[in-house]
Amino acid sequence: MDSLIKRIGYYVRSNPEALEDFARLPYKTETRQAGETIVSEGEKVNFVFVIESGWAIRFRLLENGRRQILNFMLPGDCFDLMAITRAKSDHNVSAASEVVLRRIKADAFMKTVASNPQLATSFWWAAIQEEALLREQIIRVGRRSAKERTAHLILELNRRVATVTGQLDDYLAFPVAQSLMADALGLSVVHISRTLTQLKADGYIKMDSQGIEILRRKKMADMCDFDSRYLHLDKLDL
Amino acid sequence: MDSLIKRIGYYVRSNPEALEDFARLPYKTETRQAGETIVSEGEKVNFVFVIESGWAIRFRLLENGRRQILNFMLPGDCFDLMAITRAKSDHNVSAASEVVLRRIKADAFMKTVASNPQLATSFWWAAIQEEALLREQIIRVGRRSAKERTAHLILELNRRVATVTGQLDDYLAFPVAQSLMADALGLSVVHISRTLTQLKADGYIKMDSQGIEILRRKKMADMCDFDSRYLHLDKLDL
DNA sequence: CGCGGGTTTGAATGAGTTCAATCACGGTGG
DNA sequence: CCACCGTGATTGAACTCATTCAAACCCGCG
Repeated sequence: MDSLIKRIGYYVRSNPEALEDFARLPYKTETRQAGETIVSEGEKVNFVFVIESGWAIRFRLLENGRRQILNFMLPGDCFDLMAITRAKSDHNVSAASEVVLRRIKADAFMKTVASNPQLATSFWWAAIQEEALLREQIIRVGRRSAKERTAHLILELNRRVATVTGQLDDYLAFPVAQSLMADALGLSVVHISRTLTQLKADGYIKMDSQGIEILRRKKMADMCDFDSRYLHLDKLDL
Repeated sequence: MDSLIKRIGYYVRSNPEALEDFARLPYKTETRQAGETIVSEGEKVNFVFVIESGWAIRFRLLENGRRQILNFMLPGDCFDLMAITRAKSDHNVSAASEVVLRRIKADAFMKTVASNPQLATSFWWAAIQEEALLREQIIRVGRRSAKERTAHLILELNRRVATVTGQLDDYLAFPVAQSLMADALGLSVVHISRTLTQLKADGYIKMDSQGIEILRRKKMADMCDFDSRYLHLDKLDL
C-alpha cells in the first residue's frame, strides 16, 4: 500500500484521511513471477490493480512474434483505470520482474472514488500522467535515435521511481532484462546492448547487474532532449 | 455539430435527448487554415474543442526541428478532455487542413457532462478510444515496417471516418500533405512517397489528388496486421 | 509564362538488424 | 567443490531498410 499512498498522496497531501477510504477497500494481494501474465488481451477487466513492488509491462504481440511494450508500470501505478467500464483489454499486462500487486474489484473502486472528490482528482491526475507517458513513448520511438531513446527511457524511469521514493536518486534499480528495453524502444536486443555500451563509453552511465547509475544527469538530459515536464509532476519539486 | 452527434451519439443512441443538453452549451465556432495553431505547448487549456470539419494534428517539436505527430483528429473528435483540469498542455494542436471547430468553456462542459450520466459515459468512451489510438500508434511506429505502418494508418483513418459518416467507404478523402504522414509515422517524406508508390504498385490502393481509394481492403489488412478491434467500435457494426 | 509547394526519382550514405559465435555468470547436480 | 548448463549480454561481419541530398517533375495559381 505504501507505494500507492506515496503516489496518489501527492495530490491529496492537504487531506491525508481521504486516502483512508481507499485503503479500506477490500482487496486481494497477489504475487507474479517475471514473465507471468496479469491481464491478457481480449479479457474483460473487472479489477483495478495497484503495483506494490516490482515492475510490470503492458504490451501487444504481433503476428510474426514481434512485441511492442507500451509502457512500464512501477510501484504505485494503477491499471486499468480507463478500461474498467466494461471494455475488453486491447493489450496484455504481465510481470517484468517479480511483482506484488493489490487487486480491487472495479465496482467497489469506482464507488469509493466517485464518492470522494479528493480521490477522484488524484486518479484523474494519474490518468493524465499515464496518457502523457504514452505520448512521450510515441515521440521517443518515432523520432529519436537509439542512443537518445535509451537515455531518455532511463531518465524517465529514474524520475518515475522518484515519484514513489520521494527522492531523486542517481542509482536506478533495474530489475528487468535488456530484451524488455529493446521491445519498449522498438530496437533489437543486440542494438540495445551496443547502445548501452556506448552510453557507458560516453560516461553518461555506469552499470552493474542490479541497475544503472546516472553519472551525468544534466549532460545526458541535454543529449537526449529529456524534459521531465511531460510527467506532470508539477505538484512535486525534486 | 452534426459530426459530434454522430460520434458521441453511438453511445447514447437509446436516449437522443441526452445530447440536447450538450448541444445547448454555449460555444464559439472558429475556422483555422492549414498550419495554424489551435493549442500550443505549455498553454493552459480552458476549453474543450470539437472538430466540426477538416483534420487537425497533435504533435511535439524536438530541438533539431524534428516533429512527431501523436495522432490525427477528425470531425467529431474532442480535445482536450483530459487536460482540462488546470493542466498545461504538453503538446501542440494545429490545423492539418482547413478546420472548423467548436470551442466550449471547460467549466460549463464539465458541469453539463457531470450532470448527465449518459453524456459522461459517452465521453468516457471517447477518452478510452483516444488512449487506444495512442497505444496503436506506439505499436505502429515501434514495430512495423514502413509499408505496414503506412497501410495501417490509412486503414485506421478510413475506419475512423466511418465512425462519423456512418458507413465504411472505400474512398478516403485525404486532405493533408504527405509530410504529415511522414511525421506521424516517424519516416522521411521521401520514404513515404516511395512507400505509397509501392502500395499502389502492389494494387492495395489508388490515389488521386483528393484522397486514397482502398482497392483490396482484406489483403491490405492482412499485410499490415490491421485489426480494428482496438478502435473499440464494439457498439458499431460496419 | 513563371513561380512555388508538394511529390517523385536516383545515388550515396548510414543507422539498425540479423545471424552466428563467444562470453559472463549464477544455479544445479555429481 | 567443481564441472556443467542455460540464460542473458556482448562482439563481429554482412546485410537491409530507411535517410539524406540533390535534381527533376508536376500542377495549380497569379
